[in-house]
Amino acid sequence: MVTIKEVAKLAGCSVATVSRVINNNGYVKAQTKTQIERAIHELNYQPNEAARTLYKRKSKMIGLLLPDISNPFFTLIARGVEDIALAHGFQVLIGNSDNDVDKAKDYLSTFNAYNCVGVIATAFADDQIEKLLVSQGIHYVFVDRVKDEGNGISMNHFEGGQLQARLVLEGKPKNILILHLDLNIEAFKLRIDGIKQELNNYDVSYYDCSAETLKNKSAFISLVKDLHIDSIICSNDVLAIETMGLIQQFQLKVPEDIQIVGYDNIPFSAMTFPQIATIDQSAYFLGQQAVSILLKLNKNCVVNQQDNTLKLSTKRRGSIRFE
Amino acid sequence: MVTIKEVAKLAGCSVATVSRVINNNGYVKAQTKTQIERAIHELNYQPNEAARTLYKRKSKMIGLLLPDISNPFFTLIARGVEDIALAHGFQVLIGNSDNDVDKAKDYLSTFNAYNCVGVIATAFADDQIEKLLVSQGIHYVFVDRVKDEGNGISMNHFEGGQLQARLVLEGKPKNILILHLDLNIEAFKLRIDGIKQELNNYDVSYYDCSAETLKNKSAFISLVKDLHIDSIICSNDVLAIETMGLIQQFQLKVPEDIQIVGYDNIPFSAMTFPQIATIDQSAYFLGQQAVSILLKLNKNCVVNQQDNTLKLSTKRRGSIRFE
DNA sequence: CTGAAAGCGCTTACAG
DNA sequence: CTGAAAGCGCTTACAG
Repeated sequence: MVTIKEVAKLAGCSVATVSRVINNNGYVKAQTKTQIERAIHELNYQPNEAARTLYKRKSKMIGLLLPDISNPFFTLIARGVEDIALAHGFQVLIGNSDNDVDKAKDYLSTFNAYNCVGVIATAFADDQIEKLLVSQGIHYVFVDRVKDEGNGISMNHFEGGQLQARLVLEGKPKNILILHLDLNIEAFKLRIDGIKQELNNYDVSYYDCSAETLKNKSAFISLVKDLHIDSIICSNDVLAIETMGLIQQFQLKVPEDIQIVGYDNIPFSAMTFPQIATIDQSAYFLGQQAVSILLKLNKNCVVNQQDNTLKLSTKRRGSIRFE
Repeated sequence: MVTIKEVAKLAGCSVATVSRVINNNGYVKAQTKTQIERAIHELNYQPNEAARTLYKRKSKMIGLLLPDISNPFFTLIARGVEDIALAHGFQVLIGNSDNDVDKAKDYLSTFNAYNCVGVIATAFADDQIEKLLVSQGIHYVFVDRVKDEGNGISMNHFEGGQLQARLVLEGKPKNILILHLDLNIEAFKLRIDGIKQELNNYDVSYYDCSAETLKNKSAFISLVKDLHIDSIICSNDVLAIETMGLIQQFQLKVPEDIQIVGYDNIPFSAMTFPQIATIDQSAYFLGQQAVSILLKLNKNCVVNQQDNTLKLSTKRRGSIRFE
């Protein structure tokens, strides 16, 4: 490994001067600078980030903690984070929490041990995580912050649920099934609240059941038939796609017999037939935004509140019976 | 930030002794050890990885360079890498190359600057990348190594192509369309070679065209109709899903009118209706395997050749007209 | 079994 | 404009 010492030797100057040109700070005579640059190039020198980090007590890494990168919604966030981090010269250290608080804590400690500039994560129901972050003085941005307080990008899941409900309402539903994932995750819980509040304004029946039900395919289909379900609202697109595949497999037509609504607008939701109607959260943008906020926090800049709320948009697509 | 010095002070010993108990090497009296452990716990001390890295000239990070984590196939690899890395106490630094050699080089340099133990990447057509890695003495594992030489997990794309061809042959095809992604990527090229070699044994016609064609939907459908296409073989599952959605949108039946075969066996390929017949490459396992090999290389262990070839398996599913 | 000291490769006051 | 020196927080010979 080539070190700054060797560069200094070749350029005939001190390491301090080399450091000055690398970091482009302090005065350096033009000629000296040229010599140093030549030496750097000749030796193919690259500064050791560990040494820099040690001195500065901050690396140029961002810790990214997501529940599971396998879900395309989180993948999109990751990609957004990655791209904008790269543009600012930052690297991304990644972790999957699987919604496990202990795993999350471990990753957070590790990110800290590596002197990350900060952490981008999904909000946890359990506020231990946030306390840990605050107590350690780690900068953080929660990408799906629900409340107004604290740093993070807030997404209005309640409103998102209402939008989902309105989408199925266009298709004149009678019996609606709300198919949900883990309700300990506040986002899912809030969406259901929004759905129900909206549905209560109309003369429709609704039922809810856990996605676990899908595991027994025929039992699920029986349930759907017994309840005369004509519309299904899902916690996210992955679940919606899975549900639609299952329904079609049992010869039911989407949207004629049953309409389906998802959430997230992952790319695959637009590739199925019919396409899945959904609520867009602009995940990629969310990831990008999170990095911007984190970087601002790091410079002690004021974070503009209006940048911090993500707008939702409705994607009307073939899986619903709209006019 | 709590340092080893503070721990030593509280425990009433030297930093050397604290270091010994942290790293669990060298003799330490049981009583001293207990005191140190108590101090560590009390102060909630965690070693600074930057300092360790600087001394050891190696961090506990693995650089992972994939074309694009948005493709679920790569996401699965990433998840496999992540999980097994975590189990061994390693972290993952991630990068998306978008198949751009310059971007790849930049990431590789950065991974090196952070003193990563090694790099896991997809093989590049351009051998500059490998040369760079070798010249810098960086350990690496290519996860889709084609040839026998070099470190990496080899996948037989040619054979995979043959398997794809056999899958459509079960459905008595007459006119087959091979829909491919960038042929500069050797994996795709080899699969096509495999497909063609297999098809040549039978009395069928085949055509190939780039996935770009899909962009103009109606032009694509016209092409399909004009050529009387009854089977489509795609470079990967994402493309297969997209193609199937498009075909269905134009009232064509899968598999009755047109059968479709993908590649990768991403989770979504089993969620559509009909499910996409495909070739499984066990991406998650691939990621895990890559980490194992990298860690072995790092200990100068001999890497067992038989661990390095990934077996393919055929997934017969509803998108083909098998009996 | 333990500690003092050197050193990993940088950056930044400080002095000139 | 430039250099000598201190120091970031660790680990590991070395000496005892």
